[in-house]
Parts: sequence; structure tokens; C-alpha cells
Amino acid sequence: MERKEISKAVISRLPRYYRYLGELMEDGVERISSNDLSIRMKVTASQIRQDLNNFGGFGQQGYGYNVKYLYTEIAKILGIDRQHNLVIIGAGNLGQAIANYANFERRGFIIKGMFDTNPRLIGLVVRGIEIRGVEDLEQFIVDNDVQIAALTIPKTKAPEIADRLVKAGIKAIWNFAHTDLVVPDDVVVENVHLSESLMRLSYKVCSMQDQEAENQNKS
Amino acid sequence: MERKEISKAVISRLPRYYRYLGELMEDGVERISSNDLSIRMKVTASQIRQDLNNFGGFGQQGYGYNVKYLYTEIAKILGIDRQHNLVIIGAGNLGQAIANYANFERRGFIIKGMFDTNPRLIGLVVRGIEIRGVEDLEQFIVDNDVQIAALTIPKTKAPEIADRLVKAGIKAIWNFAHTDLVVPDDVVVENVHLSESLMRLSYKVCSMQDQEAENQNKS
DNA sequence: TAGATTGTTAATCGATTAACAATC
DNA sequence: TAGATTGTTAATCGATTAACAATC
Repeated sequence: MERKEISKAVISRLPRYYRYLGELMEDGVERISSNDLSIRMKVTASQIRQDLNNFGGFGQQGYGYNVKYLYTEIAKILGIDRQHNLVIIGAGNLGQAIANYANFERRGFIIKGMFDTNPRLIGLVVRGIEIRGVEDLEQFIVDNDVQIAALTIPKTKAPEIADRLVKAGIKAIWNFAHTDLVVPDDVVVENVHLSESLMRLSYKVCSMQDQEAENQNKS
Repeated sequence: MERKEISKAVISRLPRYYRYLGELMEDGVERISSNDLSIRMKVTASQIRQDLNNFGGFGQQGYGYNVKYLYTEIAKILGIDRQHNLVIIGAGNLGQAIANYANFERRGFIIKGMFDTNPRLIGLVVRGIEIRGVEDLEQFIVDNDVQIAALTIPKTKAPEIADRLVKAGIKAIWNFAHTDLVVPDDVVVENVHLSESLMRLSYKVCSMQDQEAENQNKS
């Protein structure tokens, strides 16, 4: 079966398309042209058509794209029509924030368990899920067919836990720890480095200030 | 003053350089060549040299880069040597997670206040910061010279609060709400769309599974 | 001086945009 | 059929990598 590699840039745009299509559906919009969508999303129509055509022809000449159809097709591409079992490791504020995110289960992500090392947290129940100690982590992953682990623990503990997860057969790690994990090629890592995001924000603020100062000087 | 536009791709890599340099410093490493750093970071040496040269020559032929010097220079570029006053709007788990992030203040981000609409949260103290109602948001921003607002509220409330922030003269929004904010050109937005991150993870997991299934078929 | 390594130019690669024929 | 809009090819733009002269 032929399967040409889809570029990372295209994939990273799909969730945003998905979000806009969801909103269009809520607004009762049945069809939309690449041009109308491009105006809403502030991207080029060309890019939308090019992106979507990586996965086959979802549109129809002279008509545009059927919103509902496109929405479900993108869900299939992203794999959010399937079910993924997930654990959260680190039951602090960030772990709990993720556990409480309502739309989670709607997207097929089932939180099977939460883990922490803090004895004060162990035994507590968040969103109907009991917080466990990390001792029986491996067994739990195997028993519950867990594919994804959200890692919301300090960076010092992250590498060790990641190793244990990999050995237990985890397929993917959603990494919130401020470090790069080293894992085998067949284990997927998606990083959310909030500190890096904040630094990018800082850069933007400063360069905006510099720019404004410059404009002042000119006038 | 000449100031050639730095590409977004370069900026988004700077925080990662900064992180690695910080670790090298902790390890007591004094100097490093682009080649050695490239091996650690799993990027090309060429890219490192190209990236850094956007901001001037930080290295020395035959020697490499002085870790400490490069570290402080990148901090300057990112603007994290300056001080930024910040408020957190939305004192739920995510807002509290951000408030509790220890390295925050070390990077020059001073949390001046936290806000929420939930009467049960108002008055509570997190990390020495009292949670306030959003009524006096504008006044607080002006009085405390707040430049940045972290928005950790549901997407339904985000546009209205964003408008109020803009009118109060905020410079930047760190947006965790699952929506794109509409703001004037001189207001900076850095989005953290966790749901999109999770979908990218989902895609990667699925495409890895497909790939493995394919390899099975071949053998 | 010789060796190492940068800064920088040139070559390559990939991603975005433009254009238009195909077709609903 | 005529108009609209896609799918897709070609052109452009930007980012990454390679190469090497400059220089510490």
C-alpha cells in the first residue's frame, strides 16, 4: 500500500481546521469554500486545498466542502475517532487540569488512571479517578491496555518514569516536563514545553516594544 | 537602526538552546562547539551556527562558544533578563499550575495578581497571591503596570476578557483558551492549544500503528 | 605555525502561493 | 449551459544543509 509521507507542517494545521469546522457545524453551516474558510482562518485558500488534498479529494468542484463530512474525515485522519487509553502521571495542578478537561473523553481519550509519588495525594479522587502510587505503574499499564501517558511531573523525575513507561510498553508520551525525553523510535513523544512558550511570548513583547520605540524616534 | 527580521523558526528554537546551555552550565561545561552541541540536541551544527549568527558573532574560531556568555546573550535576545508583570485570569487548576511554576520569577515574570469569576475561589490565596474578582481587572492592570495576561479560562469567556484586557492596555496575552483571539496588531498573542497538541499526538500514535501493521504484512 | 572551529556564502531541499484546466 | 470552485501543476519563496575561506 502506497503511503506518501505527510509533512509535519500539514499535520500541525489539521487540528485547527478541525476546530473551525466544528464551530461552523455549531453555526449550522452546511458547506464552505476554501476561499471563505481561508478568510475566517487567515490563511490562503491555496494552502487549505493543498493540505486537504494530501489525504484525497474531500471537496467538489463548484460546490466547496461539506462541513460535516470534512469534519468527520479529519477526525479519522487524526485518529480521534478511535479510542485511546491514557494515564496521567503527576497529579498536581497540571495533571488535574488535564483530567478535568471536559472535551477529553469526547475525543476518544479515556483516562484510566492517575499516579503520583506524593503520599498526601494518593487515595484522593479526581473526576472519579483515584490517584495511585507509582509502584504498580507497569502492571496497571499492561492490565488496562494503556497507550498514552501524560507526564506532568518535574523534569528531575521524568527520565526515570519515561524509562519505566517504555519498558511497560507505552506507545506515546505527552510530555509536560521541561526536558527532552530519550525513547526508542517506536515510542511517540509530543512535547508541551510551557517555559519555551513563555520565552517566545517574552521575545515577541520585547521586539514589539523595540519596534514601537523605533517608530517614535522616526516621528 | 537596521534590524533585519528574524524568522519565526529561529525564535522558536532559541528557548531550547537556552535550556541546553543552562544544563551545560550546571554540568560545569565552560565552552562548546557547534558540533558537540548539535550532537546533544540532535540538530545540525550548521543550523546552530546559522541561527546564532542572526544576532551577531557569539563564537570564536578555533574555540567554539563560551557557554555562560552565550547563555546570557540568548536571555537578552529573548528578553527574559527584563522584568515583566503578569496576571493570571482563571484560577482553576491550569491557572494555579502556572502560578506554582517555580522558575517563573527567576525568568523575570512577576505574578501581580490572579482573577476568577467563581465566588468560591475569590479571596483564596495561591502562592501568596489573592484571587480577585474580575470587576476591577482594568484598574488593577493600569495600577500595577501589567504587561502580560495568562488566559486560563473557558473559550466562551475568552473573547470578552481579551477585549477588556486590550482596552486596559495589555501588551500580550498567553492564551490557553481553545479559541483564536482577535486583537489589534500591537498586542501579542502566544497560543497554547492543548487540545491541538493532543490531536497531533493522536495522529502520531495512529500513523505509528499503521506503519507497524504494514511492516508486519511485509514479513 | 598547525589545528580547530566559526562566520558566511552557495546549493539544496521543502513548503507556500499562484495559476488554471478539470469538473461539478 | 454558465458559474463556481476544486484538484493539481508550476513558480516562488524561505529555510535548511553543505562547503569552505577567514581567523582564533
